[in-house]
Amino acid sequence: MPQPPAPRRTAGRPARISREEIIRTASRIVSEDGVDRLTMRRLATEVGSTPMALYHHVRDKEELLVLLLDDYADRSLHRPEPPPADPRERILTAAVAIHDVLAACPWIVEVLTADDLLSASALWFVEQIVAGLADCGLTLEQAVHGYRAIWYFTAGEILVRATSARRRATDDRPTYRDRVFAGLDPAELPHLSRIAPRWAPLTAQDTYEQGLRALLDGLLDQAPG
Amino acid sequence: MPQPPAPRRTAGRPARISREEIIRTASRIVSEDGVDRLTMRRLATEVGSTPMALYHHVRDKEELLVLLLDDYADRSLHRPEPPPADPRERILTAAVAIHDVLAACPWIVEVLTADDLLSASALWFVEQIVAGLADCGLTLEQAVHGYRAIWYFTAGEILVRATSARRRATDDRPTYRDRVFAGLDPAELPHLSRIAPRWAPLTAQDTYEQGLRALLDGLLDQAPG
DNA sequence: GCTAGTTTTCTTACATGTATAGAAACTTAC
DNA sequence: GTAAGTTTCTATACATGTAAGAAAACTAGC
Repeated sequence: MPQPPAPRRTAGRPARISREEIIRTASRIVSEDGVDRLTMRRLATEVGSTPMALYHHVRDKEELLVLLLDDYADRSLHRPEPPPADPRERILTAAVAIHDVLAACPWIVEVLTADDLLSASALWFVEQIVAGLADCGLTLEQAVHGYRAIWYFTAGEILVRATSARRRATDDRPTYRDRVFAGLDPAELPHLSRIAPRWAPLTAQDTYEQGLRALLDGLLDQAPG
Repeated sequence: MPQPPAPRRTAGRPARISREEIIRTASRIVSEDGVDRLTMRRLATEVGSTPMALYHHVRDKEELLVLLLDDYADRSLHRPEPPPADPRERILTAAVAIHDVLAACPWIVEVLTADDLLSASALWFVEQIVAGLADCGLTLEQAVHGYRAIWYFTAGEILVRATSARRRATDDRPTYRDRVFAGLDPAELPHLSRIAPRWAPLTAQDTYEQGLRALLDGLLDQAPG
């Protein structure tokens, strides 16, 4: 049983492709042809390798997409100059910035359920939100929970909205939702029945910032002072 | 060109399988062996048919999963008896009920991004929320937007949480998040660095209801009175 | 040089969702 | 009865993610 003697530099076959090259090429494919055209086979040929070789650099396709999103966020998120003086406005600005960048990312649905947002530049915005909540009188624990609430709200808004947009794009039939809302029983569901004709346009409105302000108001009420 | 003469009953080859039978069988497979074992081929053989025959009853596998979720929600959602007298409590009760049932559904991630929740029994809860918000003084439009904010928050919480739980279950390596939080720069991100050691347990806590109350407080502040 | 060990790459194979084309089984009109 | 039309089902085929294992290309120790 030979001892594995701590290799000083690099043992083994030298790598011909790198994670960075994979991400760079995948990013180009996505921006040129859309996320649907990003296949492991095509990516492999475009980096001059074979599909299975990619799997030594990314765990699976989902991890690749998360890395792509981080890369995208790093390039798209720009810090506000100067940051607002009021901590409440700093929080709102940071959350809206994250929201707008993610909502503009067409392949977001495949990825966003995967994990927190953790790119280097995104973390700065997280810091702004946590710090702003703390500056408003919340404890650090409360601030973390508050940030998570904002993140849940943001991710949910983006996902629900992106999915229904995609569904409309790939299907011109009336949606299941439309059919359900057309057949509501006014006796059982009076409010829904009354608003049913306006449900689609109402829920198509962008109310992210309005909801975010409400959530933030409620979170700040938790502060002792 | 023969006129298609309005068929009185049913023309064409009679169906051997029904949408109901498909959903029933799929539901059994999922409850017995998990959602990963639900394949169109297996489902087809278990209903005594072929894979492509299923596609005359459901558009694709995603729609099948949405139908499964609706079926599950219909069987799992129970109305509170009696409903709380206070409208604010009615809203909270309804939202928490939806949340808890969905969060307990293991295959939720595959489906929840698909659409609103529209099963018959779920709609009753939506009605409760919209009605409660209206009773608290919001206009009907504001109430719909308020419901949507609650839905975004709820869906986001469930999705983010379910995904990270699944990731922990299928992978024992330290997560990407752990590695990022271990290497934060205290000068750049002071609050995050300070809370980093406690980030994992803090974000593992169930704070759904707490966040929901904050959001609801903020939404009700929008009421004119 | 040679051997063992390590890391990366390549080959092959399989399970899966589903597109496509056409056959089968019915109803209606004649 | 036959023919046309309609709906459902079947057979075949393909693109995709990726598991399994062998092969390749290196380093370290002799």
